Formats: sequence, C-alpha cells, structure tokens
Amino acid sequence: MEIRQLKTFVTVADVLSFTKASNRLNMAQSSVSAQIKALEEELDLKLFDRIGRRVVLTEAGRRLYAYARRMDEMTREIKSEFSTAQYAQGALTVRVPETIASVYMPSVVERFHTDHPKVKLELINCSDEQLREELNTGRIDLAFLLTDSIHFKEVNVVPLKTEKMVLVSGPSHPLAQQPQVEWDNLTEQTLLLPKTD
Amino acid sequence: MEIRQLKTFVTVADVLSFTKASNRLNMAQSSVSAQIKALEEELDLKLFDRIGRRVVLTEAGRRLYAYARRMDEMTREIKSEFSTAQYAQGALTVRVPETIASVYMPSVVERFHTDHPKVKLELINCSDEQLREELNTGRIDLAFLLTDSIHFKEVNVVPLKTEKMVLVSGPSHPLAQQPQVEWDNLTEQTLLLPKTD
DNA sequence: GATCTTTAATCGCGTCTAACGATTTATTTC
DNA sequence: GAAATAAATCGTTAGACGCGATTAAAGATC
Repeated sequence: MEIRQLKTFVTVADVLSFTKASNRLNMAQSSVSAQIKALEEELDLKLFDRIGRRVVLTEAGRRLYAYARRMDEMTREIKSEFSTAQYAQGALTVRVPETIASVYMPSVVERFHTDHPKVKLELINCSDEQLREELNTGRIDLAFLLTDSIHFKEVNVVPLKTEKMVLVSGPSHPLAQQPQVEWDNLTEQTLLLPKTD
Repeated sequence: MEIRQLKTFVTVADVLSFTKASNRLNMAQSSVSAQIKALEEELDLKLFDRIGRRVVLTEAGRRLYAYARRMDEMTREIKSEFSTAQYAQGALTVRVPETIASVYMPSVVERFHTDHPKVKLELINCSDEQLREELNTGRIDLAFLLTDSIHFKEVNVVPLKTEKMVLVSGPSHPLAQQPQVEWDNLTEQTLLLPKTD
C-alpha cells in the first residue's frame, strides 16, 4: 500500500469514474485501473462495484475512503509544513493564450492552488511578439503557447502536447460540400486564424 | 513521498543507525541511505545530522517523525481492520420469505459476500408465527418480511420499501373480462395469498 | 433493433525506480 | 598508525509503473 495508490483511490472515489480520475491525475486510465487493482488485491476485497459502466463504492471502499482521505491530507500537511523552503509563496506570472486557457487551465490552476495555496497566480494574455522579451526581462515567469516552431535561445522549452488543427466552415460554404479538402482548395479562401497563438 | 520511505525513516529514527535499520527492514544499507536521501531531497531539508558515524535527528526530522509515526500507525490500522483476521466473520442467519428471496436477495447476497467474504449467510424460510420468538431467542439475526402491521416490541423494525399488490387471474376467469375490478367482486372468489407473509 | 459512444479491463512494451553488492570515504577505537 | 565500523556512492539488474492500443460490455442514439 502506497500513498500514490491511496491518492488514486480517493480521486476515483471522488469522481466515481476511472477515466475522469485518470485525467485529473494526469495519467492513463489503465494505470488507474492497475493501481486500484493492486489495492484491492493487497487488501483482498473489492473497493468498487462495477455496475455496468458505473462505479460505486462498496461498503469496504467507503471505510477505506475515510482512512485514505486522512492519509492524503496528512501528506499535504507535511508538504505544506516542510516543502519548498517553508512555504512556496509569492507570485507566478504566466502567459496563456485564451484558447489554451479556457480548455486546460481551470484544472491546472485548481491543482496548483491546492498544492501551493500561498502562491498568487497571475495569468495574462498577450501577443506572441512580446513573449520572448517578457520572459527575458522576468515580467513573466512561464508561458504556454500553441506553436509550430520552437527555438528560443535564452528560454527553456518543453513540448507538452500536440494538437490537431481542424478546418471549420459554415454549412453553406462551397468547401463544406466536398468530401475532402486539399491544400490547394484553401489558397483562394479567407482563413480566420488565432492571432496570438 | 511514499509510505515505504516514511516507514524506513521511522525505523532509522528509532534505532539511530542506518545499518541496524537496514537489518530490521530486511534490506541493504545502501537502500536505506537512498530512501532517506530521496525524502530529504523531496522535502529539501536534512532529516539527520551525520555527526561522525553517529546519526541524530534534526529538528525538522523530529517534526517529521511525528507525522511519519501517525502515517505508519494508520496503515497498520487499515491492514488490521481489513485483514481477514479481524475482518467480519462468523455466520448471519436471516429469515426471508421466498417471494422476497427470489426477487431481491440474489444481488444483496452477492454484494454482501464481496464485502464480507468470511461471513457465512444462512437464509431460511419459516412461518410468520415463529418469527418473533426466533428473533428473541437469537436463532435468527435478521428478518425481511412483507407485512402491513409492524409492531414488535423487542425488535428493531425498519421499513425498507412499499410494494403494490396486484390481482392476477387466468385469462378465462370471469373477472378477467371486466375493465375494472371492485372490492365487492372479490367477496365470492377464492383467493390465493402468500401464507407466510 | 442496429449502430455509435462511452468506459473499464487487459495486454505488451518501454522506461524508470529501487534494491543490491561492492567499493569508497570518514570516523572511532585500539 | 592500523583495524574496525558505519554511511555514502557507484554500477548493475529485476521489478514496478505508466503508457498506448485493444477488447468487451453497457448505454445512448437514431
């Protein structure tokens, strides 16, 4: 039995879904399954009833939940008492394009706040051009961006994810009738593209 | 931070020796070193002062010790509560009318068994008259029954569900032709009613 | 009632970790 | 100064862990 497993268990019990829990925990659904399975095997009992595709805590699961919560809270307590040099505090200024912000940031912010309650998060939108200078001058600490070309010399760059681009048109647009759209079809078209990404 | 590491830390703090702790934990001394090091790096502080070849808890180490002990004890508590030894065991004798048994009990029994695999379930049918005495004498632990009047003095009674009664007849029965049946229609009829409920 | 979606379980694979044994370094003891 | 003791470090290896792909089953949708 490890803390990691108990945290996973608590998350699943909270959202009552392996898949949602895996998203919240930033790992694959199969890993969540494996961890729960390991716990169930170690304790030799079922923690969840898998009823159809719904997941419900068993009586034993409910009892374990109380313990697991306490353990989880205690680790948080430890971390907040000891970690990052007596409390990380201050402010972190982050640049995020709105397209990313609306989709990904809510859960990130939530989690960051529980981990570092004393840190004030500043999220700002700004144009791509100012980005490099802003990072260099320290006006912002961190940036997320949607981009193709990544080469900044003074800045650490880590690719996090790849996103597909999709073509969207009104239903009456000529291209909407075609089963397939080629690059050549786009040359004459007016395209609306995100400005700051 | 994992439970394994905290247990190692507690052991080292108890015996104030990496080597002795490694023996007690049945692992190599180097592994103990590695775990303590991992903890120290994660929390970014020293847990022990290595004074010569003696080992002493730092102030931070003493504070962590209190937490780690609680965590360790909690895992023991979990294991002893869920371990088959102290787990609910024995037998539970339940009286269930067949009408209820056939409809509701399969899923109840299944779930009960997964939650309490060590408990033997005895389901028995018997007549209503014996019921009160059987409960009082402890021959049965629990009873489900379909009834209208609930007043037992020595027994806890909890209404679980209400069930509609429906009139059933063969297709050729005279009443089966009528769009609606009144109470008066029943006076002359032979009714088949469940005996023990 | 057939098809599409959603969701958890399972499998195979790659990687990272953690434990080990051997060795090194440092301190105490004689 | 030599021997003994104890913690740190290093290189290796087995196992754990996470991932992606696939499968199976239950709901949802048409």
